[in-house]
Amino acid sequence: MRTHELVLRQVEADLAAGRLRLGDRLPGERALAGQLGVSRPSVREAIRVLEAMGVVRTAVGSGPDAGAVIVAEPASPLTATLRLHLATSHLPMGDIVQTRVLLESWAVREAAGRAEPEELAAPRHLLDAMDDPELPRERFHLLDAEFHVALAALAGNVLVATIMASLRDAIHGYVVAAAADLPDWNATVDMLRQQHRAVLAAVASGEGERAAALVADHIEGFYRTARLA
Amino acid sequence: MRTHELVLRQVEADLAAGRLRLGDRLPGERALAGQLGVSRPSVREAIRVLEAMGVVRTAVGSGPDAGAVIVAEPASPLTATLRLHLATSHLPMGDIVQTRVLLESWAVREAAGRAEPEELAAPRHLLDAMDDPELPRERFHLLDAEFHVALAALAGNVLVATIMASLRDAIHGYVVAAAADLPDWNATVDMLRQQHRAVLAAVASGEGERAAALVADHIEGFYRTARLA
DNA sequence: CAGCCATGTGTGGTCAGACCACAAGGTATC
DNA sequence: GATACCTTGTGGTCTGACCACACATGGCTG
Repeated sequence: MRTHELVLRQVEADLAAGRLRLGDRLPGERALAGQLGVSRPSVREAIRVLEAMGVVRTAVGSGPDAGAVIVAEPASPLTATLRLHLATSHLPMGDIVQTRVLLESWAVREAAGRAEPEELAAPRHLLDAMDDPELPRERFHLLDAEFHVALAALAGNVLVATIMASLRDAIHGYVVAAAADLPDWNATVDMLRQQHRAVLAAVASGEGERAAALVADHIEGFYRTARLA
Repeated sequence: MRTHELVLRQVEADLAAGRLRLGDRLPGERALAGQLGVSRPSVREAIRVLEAMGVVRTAVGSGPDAGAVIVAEPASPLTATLRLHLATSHLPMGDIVQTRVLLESWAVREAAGRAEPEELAAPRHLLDAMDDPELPRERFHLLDAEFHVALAALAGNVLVATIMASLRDAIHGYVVAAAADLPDWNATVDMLRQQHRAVLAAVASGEGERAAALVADHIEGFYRTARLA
């Protein structure tokens, strides 16, 4: 067992036992090293891994926000991991698109049956913001991603929403690059806006199957148009 | 930008550009530090992160297997991340089970339509191995996990199979613990065996919907019996 | 000559100690 | 009373050293 893994194991045990909770601060690197009888570099390596997994956030300086704080950000590590493996070309874009379709279809079908009307306000505001004709493309894509994540969140499953957000983030760069080559951006945007509205309306009226079919068409259609999959 | 992030960015760029490929070795820590003009601890922190993301595997000693080698293991980092966030209780077990049901139902439905008969040999052999009445419980659980992953792999989507494997691994400890408390282990195992066979048979005969329903019942039933969700 | 064993060499793993940049909070000054 | 300064504690980085390990090489031994 390498030394930094020992530190990791200790922190994980503290988390599982409730000795460390969300918002708590880890002891300082020097203190932790002393407590566990290891050197500071080993502690630092462990903290880097925790940081990469979205379990802690580090900040320099003093005060309540400084140091290594326990957070819960499972999305960012998933994104980074997917992006890296996408870079190595061992994760086909087609599989990612297919997974998105599968997760989002399920999410809207589920959401149609359980989402309260007031929960629909968040995605609706995003759509309103996307109606702005002056919106830069980059901003449109970001709002688009947010809308899909908000939609997935309606299903009430943290894991699915997290995976969705990660998938969308990981391919964001590819989407922006591909969209730049589209022959008629304005027409594409109008179509996307209509499809978004249609999906949300189906969810609002409780038509789960219809919402699922619409969102699947929407996603597959875009990637086909952008020649990404 | 912290120093180790600079190293990470450099490696990612090399991966994306094809200068680093699967199986290649990173320069030694000292050499890499020299090339990038940073210190060895910074390089090490970056390598720890890459390792945590399943992009490299490190080994000491000499020879072709030593050093930091590029690998593609997206499953292990996902597993570790899920496990850690499960430990912080910010990822409900119910959501994981629900996600498994959703992914596996889709996978078997897909597999029923496309899997070649010879592809079914792998999961079938796992089921044969699980028929051994002398099998220790721990071993049974491992084979069970392998079977579900093999099933998911039949759908031909690397990402879905990877997520499935990670989910199963992340909760493996909880499953083993819960199964130890079951009132009648032998009856449970018999039921699981029958359900597995039924699912595989439905896939083999191309009955996608039936397979999906069976696998959903199988998973939900087990977690209900084990009082995990 | 064939096999074994000691040694060399390069690798990651670990450590100690030092210094820097930064941010908060107390303190002295105006 | 407000402001500027300084103390203090934090992570960030570097240097240099030593250890454990595993393969490669060579010589030694049978």
